[in-house]
Amino acid sequence: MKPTQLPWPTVRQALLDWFDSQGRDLPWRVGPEGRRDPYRVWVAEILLQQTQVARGQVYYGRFLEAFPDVQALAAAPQDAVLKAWEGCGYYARARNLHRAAGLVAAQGFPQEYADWLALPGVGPYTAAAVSSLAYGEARAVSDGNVRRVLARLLGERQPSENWVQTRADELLDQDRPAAWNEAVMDLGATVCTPKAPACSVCPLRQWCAAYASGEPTAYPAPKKRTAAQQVQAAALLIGDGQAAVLEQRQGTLLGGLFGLPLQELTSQAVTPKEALKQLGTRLNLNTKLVEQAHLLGEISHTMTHRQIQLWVYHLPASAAQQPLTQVASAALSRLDHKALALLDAPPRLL
DNA sequence: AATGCGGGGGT
DNA sequence: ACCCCAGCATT
Repeated sequence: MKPTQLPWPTVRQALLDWFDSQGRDLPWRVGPEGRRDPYRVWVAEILLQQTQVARGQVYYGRFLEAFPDVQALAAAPQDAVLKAWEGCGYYARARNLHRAAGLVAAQGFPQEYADWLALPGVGPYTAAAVSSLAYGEARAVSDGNVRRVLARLLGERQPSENWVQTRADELLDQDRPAAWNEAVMDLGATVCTPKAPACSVCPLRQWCAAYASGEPTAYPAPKKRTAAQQVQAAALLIGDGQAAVLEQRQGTLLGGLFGLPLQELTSQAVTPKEALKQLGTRLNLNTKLVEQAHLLGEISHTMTHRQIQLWVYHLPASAAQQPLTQVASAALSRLDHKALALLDAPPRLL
C-alpha cells in the first residue's frame, strides 16, 4: 500500500487513542495539553537531547530544584550549572542553556517557533517541541523516535533528515499537534523500539510496511559511525580526593568542566613519563619533584568517539605551585572521577 | 553532508 | 561489540 493511500484520519486517531490511554506520565508534562510550562519543557528537551528519558528524568529533578525558574538559572554562575549537569554529557547543552537563559530572563520567553530557533542550543527539534507543547503551535517534531516510527510505517530504509521532517509535517495532527508529537515519541520509545519492537501491541501495526515485511528492525538501516580515536595521556594528581590541583578545560572537549592536568602522548613525548615531565614544566614544578611522582594507576575510558588510556601520577598537596580546588564542588567528567578513584581502591597487580 | 560532542542502556 | 538515545553547532 502506498503511503498516500493510507487512511490518515483513521491512523491518526488510532495513535491518539493509544496515547490517551498508554502515553507516559512524565514530570515535565504538567499543565494542559499544548499549554505546558515553557521553562520546564525547554529544560527537559535540552536534557533529553541524545539522552534516554530514564536518565534525563534524574537530572531534570535535580536541575529544577537547583534552578526552579529561568531567573534563577540566568542568575547562577556557569560553574553551578555545569555542576548540576555533571555526568550527563554533551556539556555544550548546559553552557548554551545557561547563555540562553540570560537572553530569556531579559527579553521574555519566545512566543513562536522561529524565535525559539534563534536561541543558542535550540535547533529544529527543540523549537518544534517547545512551540507545540507549551504554545500549541502546529509544528511537527523530528527526532530519533519519529525517524524510526515513520521509516517503519512507510517502509523507508534510508530516511534522510529532509524525508523525515517532510513526512512528519504531513502527518501532524492539526487539531492536537502537542498530543501527536508526544504520541509518536512515546510509541517510538516504548513500543516501536530499535531492537525488539512490540509489534503485537502496536496501534499502527495493520498499516505498518515494516511489520508487513516481516523484518521491522531492518527499518531504518543502521547509521554508519566513525571509529573511536585512540588517545594516550598522562595526568598528574596533586593533592587528594578532597582537594586537588584542577584545571578548567577549554574548547569543545569537556569544555567548562574541571579536571586533572593532562598531557597527551605525542611524538615529542612517547612515554607516559615523558608526558609527565612536560606536564611538570607547564605547571612550573621543580624537575626533581616531578621525578618523585609515583604512578597511581592506569585508567581506560571510552567517550563514543574516543578511547582514552590514561596514566595517573600522584604528588602530595605540598608540591602544588597553585591553589587547590575542592573536588566535591567542581564539575568533573567521568574520566577525572575514575582517576581520583584510584586513591580509594589502588588496583593490585596480579 | 560529515563530523565532533558524553555517557550509559539494551540486545 | 554494536547500536541507540526527545540533537545541535560547526565545517
